[in-house]
Amino acid sequence: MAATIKDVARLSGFSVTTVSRALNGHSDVSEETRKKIMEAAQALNYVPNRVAQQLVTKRANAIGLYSLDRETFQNQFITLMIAGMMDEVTIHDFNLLLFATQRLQTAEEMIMQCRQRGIGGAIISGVRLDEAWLGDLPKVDFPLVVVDVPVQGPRATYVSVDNVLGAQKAIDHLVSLGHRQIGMINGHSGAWVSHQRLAGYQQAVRAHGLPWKESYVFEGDFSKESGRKGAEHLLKVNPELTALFVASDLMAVGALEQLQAMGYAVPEQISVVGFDDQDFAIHVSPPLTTIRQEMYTFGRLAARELIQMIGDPSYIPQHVDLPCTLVPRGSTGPVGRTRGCSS
Amino acid sequence: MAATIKDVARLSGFSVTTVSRALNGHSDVSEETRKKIMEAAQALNYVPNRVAQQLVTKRANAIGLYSLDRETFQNQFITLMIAGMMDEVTIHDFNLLLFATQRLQTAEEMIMQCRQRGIGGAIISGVRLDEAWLGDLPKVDFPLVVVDVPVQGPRATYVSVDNVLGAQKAIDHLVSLGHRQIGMINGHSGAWVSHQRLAGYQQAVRAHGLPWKESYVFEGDFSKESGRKGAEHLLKVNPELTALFVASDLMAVGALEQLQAMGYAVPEQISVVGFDDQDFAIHVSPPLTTIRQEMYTFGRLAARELIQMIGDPSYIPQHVDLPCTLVPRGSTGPVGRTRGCSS
DNA sequence: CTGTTAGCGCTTTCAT
DNA sequence: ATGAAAGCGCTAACAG
Repeated sequence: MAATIKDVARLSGFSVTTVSRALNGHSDVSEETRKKIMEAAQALNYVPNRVAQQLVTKRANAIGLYSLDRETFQNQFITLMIAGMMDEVTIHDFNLLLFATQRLQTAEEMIMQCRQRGIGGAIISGVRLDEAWLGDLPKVDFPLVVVDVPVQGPRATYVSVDNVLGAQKAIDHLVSLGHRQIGMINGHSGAWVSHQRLAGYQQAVRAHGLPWKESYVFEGDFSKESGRKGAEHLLKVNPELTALFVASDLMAVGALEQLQAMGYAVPEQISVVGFDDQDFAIHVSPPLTTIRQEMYTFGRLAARELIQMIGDPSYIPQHVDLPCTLVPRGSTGPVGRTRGCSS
Repeated sequence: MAATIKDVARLSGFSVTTVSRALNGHSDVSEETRKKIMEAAQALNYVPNRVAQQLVTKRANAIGLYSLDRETFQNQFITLMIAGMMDEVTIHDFNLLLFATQRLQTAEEMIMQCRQRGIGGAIISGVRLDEAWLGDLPKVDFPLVVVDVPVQGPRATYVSVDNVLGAQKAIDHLVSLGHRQIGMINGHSGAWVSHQRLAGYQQAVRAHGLPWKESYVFEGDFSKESGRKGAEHLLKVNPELTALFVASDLMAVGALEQLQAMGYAVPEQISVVGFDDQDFAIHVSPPLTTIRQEMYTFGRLAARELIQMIGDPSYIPQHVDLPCTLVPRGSTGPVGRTRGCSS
């Protein structure tokens, strides 16, 4: 069907070897020969067969993306990350493969799957801290970039935003608006980011000398429903709260709805800050103040780091720490206004 | 590094051929031999090298996804579709590759890219009607499934929901609530679905004998901003309108905001129906009544059809027409209520 | 039932 | 500077 290197050799009158070298830009081919070969290749519309190349070179110009968490996958979060990965991968003439594996049994299993398919490295997203094989990741002899879980090894690293700082920015913002009683709805403890965001919240609370109780923190699970529950619980137990820092936009929307259902005006009586800056954050009412993560950049840098590792076995992988920024919108406002007209 | 078929042959004491046959489940291998070979393979932790397999069999256990439209890519729409594709692909032990190509020059170019990488077929999403190479797609000798553009050929087909029916459902719903003056904000004409949704709207309007003018239809571009403009324009020109059918959720949200900014109460004064049922549709206020597309199923069926085509060259590809359903929410209500208190 | 031989399309020593 | 030969890991006739 498609032209092979043999066809090019035949047409140009050179050997397969020389054609290969010419096409791959080796220096030991005369300019004239190269030109002729190029022409022949052009005429035949020749493109090298990557599969054959791969078999002999063992070079794996492909990376895999494992998305272990179906819920997280189904939001814009991952879409932007994929877009970033695609763009970066394209630059390096790599391929991007997607894997659906809901649950990885072992790290070995994944690496096997990759090796078998000529994949040089993988990005893993949605890993929970309680995953049994998590501890194996750093030791593994296969280029790995993990999303949002700190993994460091000779061939493994991770990307994340500075979640501690993000949480602090949220609290700083609220404090600057005069809030002092600030509750938090966190994600589940299986996510590393939950711990980080909590740490940031606590540090900021302490730094500002705010009053604080154990009961100011509610552990949700990133679902909208848990945001709802969190808001209800927190305000029932701590009616003095004037602001809520919520560890994800989806939960924040749940909280927003619950607060409004309870008759609180947002932001007049309660301010809410989310995390992520997802698609819908700007569409809810009031528009959600949130901490924005640059997911596109996230994807690009994750891919870049991985490709770097694949290309250079001696390269020491670097943890990528992205900035995150506060996006002030309508769900936060100065403390202490009077009650607005709800409904 | 990894064990090859030769290692298995050596350990088991059989020839490479026999090992290959045993492992591939051919019938001409004695049970005893197979057992021994299996054991040896197990012991060596052997997994066949797909790249080598591919080179010789020319079997391409992989499909590609081309997402030509970056905007569409960045929403939940495509994420769910990808999730569906991943699941389907996994069942068939295929791989899924993603391509970022923003703009394809020719169909040939794409096919070349695929063939070169051992990809047996592709799903193409985000094709505009004015794409020059669109007409080539049906003729192409490469399995293709196009999303939301009617393409039919011996090796090409498409998946879509019945957009005409979807639009009709939207109008029927509004009519059942008593609306008779119904405007429409459409997407841009580069999208096939725009034409279909318009057709459905017009048919329904005619079927119900509703009053209609040219000026009842506004051509947007699927952006939120165009939804805003559409709402403003339509109601300025046609103040008698009591409902708007909007060809995408994003535009619908824009329309919602604009209407509210103009002092209209939704749904008390104006009802709005969107299309897609995206993530945020349920989060806006009021929650958006919309026409739901089952994108996960969409992805699964697209992949299934494609894999079918790849596996059987004589298979005549079938157009997949998915149902779409009306999801009634808060943005639609009976016509003719008095003006509510807008904030 | 099993092994021998060839070859997929390409790169890479090693000669010349 | 160019070519012959070998081989990547695997499958597929074709014999026996």
